[in-house]
Amino acid sequence: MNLFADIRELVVAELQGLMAAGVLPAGLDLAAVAVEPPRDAGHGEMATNAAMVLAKPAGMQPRAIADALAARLMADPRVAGADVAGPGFLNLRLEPAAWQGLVRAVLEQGTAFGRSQLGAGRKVNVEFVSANPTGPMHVAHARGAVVGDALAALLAFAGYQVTREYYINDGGGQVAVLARSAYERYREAHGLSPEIAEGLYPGDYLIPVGQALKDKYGSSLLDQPESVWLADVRVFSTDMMMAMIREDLAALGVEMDVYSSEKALYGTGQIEAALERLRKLDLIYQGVLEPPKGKAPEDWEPREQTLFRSTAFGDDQDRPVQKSDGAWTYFAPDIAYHYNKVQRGFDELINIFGADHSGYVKRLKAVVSALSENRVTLDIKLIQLVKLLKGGQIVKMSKRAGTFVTLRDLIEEVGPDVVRFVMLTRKNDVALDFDFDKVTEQSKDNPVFYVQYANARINSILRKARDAGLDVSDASLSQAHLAHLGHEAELEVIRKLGEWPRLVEIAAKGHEPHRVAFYLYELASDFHGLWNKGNDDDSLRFIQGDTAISAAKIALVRAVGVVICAGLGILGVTPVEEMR
RNA sequence: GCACCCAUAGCUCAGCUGGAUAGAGCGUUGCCCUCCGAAGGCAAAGGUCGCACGUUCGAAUCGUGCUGGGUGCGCCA
Repeated sequence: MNLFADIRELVVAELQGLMAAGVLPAGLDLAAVAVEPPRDAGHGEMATNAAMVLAKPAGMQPRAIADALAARLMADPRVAGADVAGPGFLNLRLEPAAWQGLVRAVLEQGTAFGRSQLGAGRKVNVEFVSANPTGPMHVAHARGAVVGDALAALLAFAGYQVTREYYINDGGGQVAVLARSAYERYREAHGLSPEIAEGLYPGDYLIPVGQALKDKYGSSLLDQPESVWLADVRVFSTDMMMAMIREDLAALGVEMDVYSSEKALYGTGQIEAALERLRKLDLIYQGVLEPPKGKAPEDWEPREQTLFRSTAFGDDQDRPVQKSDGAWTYFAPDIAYHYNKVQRGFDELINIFGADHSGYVKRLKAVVSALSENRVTLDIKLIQLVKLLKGGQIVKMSKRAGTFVTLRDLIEEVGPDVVRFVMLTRKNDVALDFDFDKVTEQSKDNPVFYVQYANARINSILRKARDAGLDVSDASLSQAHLAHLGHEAELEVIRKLGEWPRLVEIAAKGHEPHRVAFYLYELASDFHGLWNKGNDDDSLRFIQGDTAISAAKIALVRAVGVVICAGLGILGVTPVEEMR
């Protein structure tokens, strides 16, 4: 049940009635007509811009349209008032019964309340994390992991068919570096001193890999040339790294549907096939790039390479798919990978990337639209940095200094729920401060706590009500006489609940899961406010002498709890029953 | 040099894709506990939405040009 959508349908129907009656010219486009909560509560409960957006195409005064529309809307039993205001807004007030029915809908539908058919079953692929399989996940990956996972959940809630996918970069040079690093640990496991040369990965996490290599291969790889062991060790160690990354993801509550391998694309002809297709579109050619402007590298030599014509899509440079030695660049298998996603029948692709990949956006979008003949859209969400703060100090992270904070460290310190919620308290394209002191603080300043506290308080009230002899099952509460929820303060909270289905669609359309976190904070705030009004006005307390009245009020409390749980469910945060 | 992102209250940030008098939290000031959890709530003060043009009934939001900050820029991924 989406009351805003229902009322918009009503408005559209009445506008069509006005067209049929000849009051408005026929054939007006009603797509821009919106029904929204007004910014200022003083302007009624819902507002429509219909008169203003139609004034020009209809060649009429906004006022005249609004008056005619208002008269027709008033005939609907849900509408209690329709006033023309401002430049031509039509402000609507609904009968309390319409709002009260919303509480019943929440209790009947449970956490399915707010589900939408917006996606209409369209297939969406969300590719996220895709951390290189060369070490454990660290905080920078955590934000992308959380945003991707929450976005996937949000889209599923909004009626899309969602696939969560991880692209394993196991084809490039860095996994060879991993293999060489692991080999040194393998030597170490045999009591030899490892030679961790410049450029190798020094992390301790490779010591168990060396041990495992020893367990599997014994001493057979010792004193052998790289050509003998490299391929095997590379597979072995990337598998171990991926196992570790999967554990990290599981600790964060993220479960992928598909793991795709870059390496698996090599030697299958898929890269060649994708490039051939682009070549037919005249998007692949042999050429020589200009040297980068501004800085003139001394070692620049013009070389002929295989290039992708991304300048045709607004990029500032064509991009090489082959290195000067003929090997593929990272871009080539990525083209094949995205072609593969297109061929798997996805209608929309979403990639969650770190902000350092911003230069990569145009060429990838170009590839997807070219390879799908504009059928498939690719949206790339760039995730900005996370700045860690502890005791007011920035925690400097450096792999070399060994001071980088792993995802596991973070989860062990504050728990997965806090990590997930905090990572969603900013939109993706803004840098985020993760303050260890703040996120565990129990105050309104900490949104995680504040929302959890609302839920805990709701559970506390339900317990008290049960102790007072009330049947607090949803089945029973949904039968409560909700006309008792007539106080303005109560209706205000109900209106907030009414925004939930609308918010789900807005957030899903914009691929903006952070909106859910902000909504929950607002809902929690409204609820705490209502709770406190009971201190001044006894009639607003939830548990009353009259059982019927109590049941109605508890129904509202429970409905708020249901929506909070639904929202937290999308964010992947476990609702707490009790604060400790 | 070029591309992308960001700029909103003293601080940290929202702002529903162009709507009405721009909103929260922190901080400041003043109130509210015999009470369903005060781990809260109410109220006040605080703004040239970086700057300048433009688009239109209407701009924080769209366009162009600046300013400041971040990120990236062939043979890394």
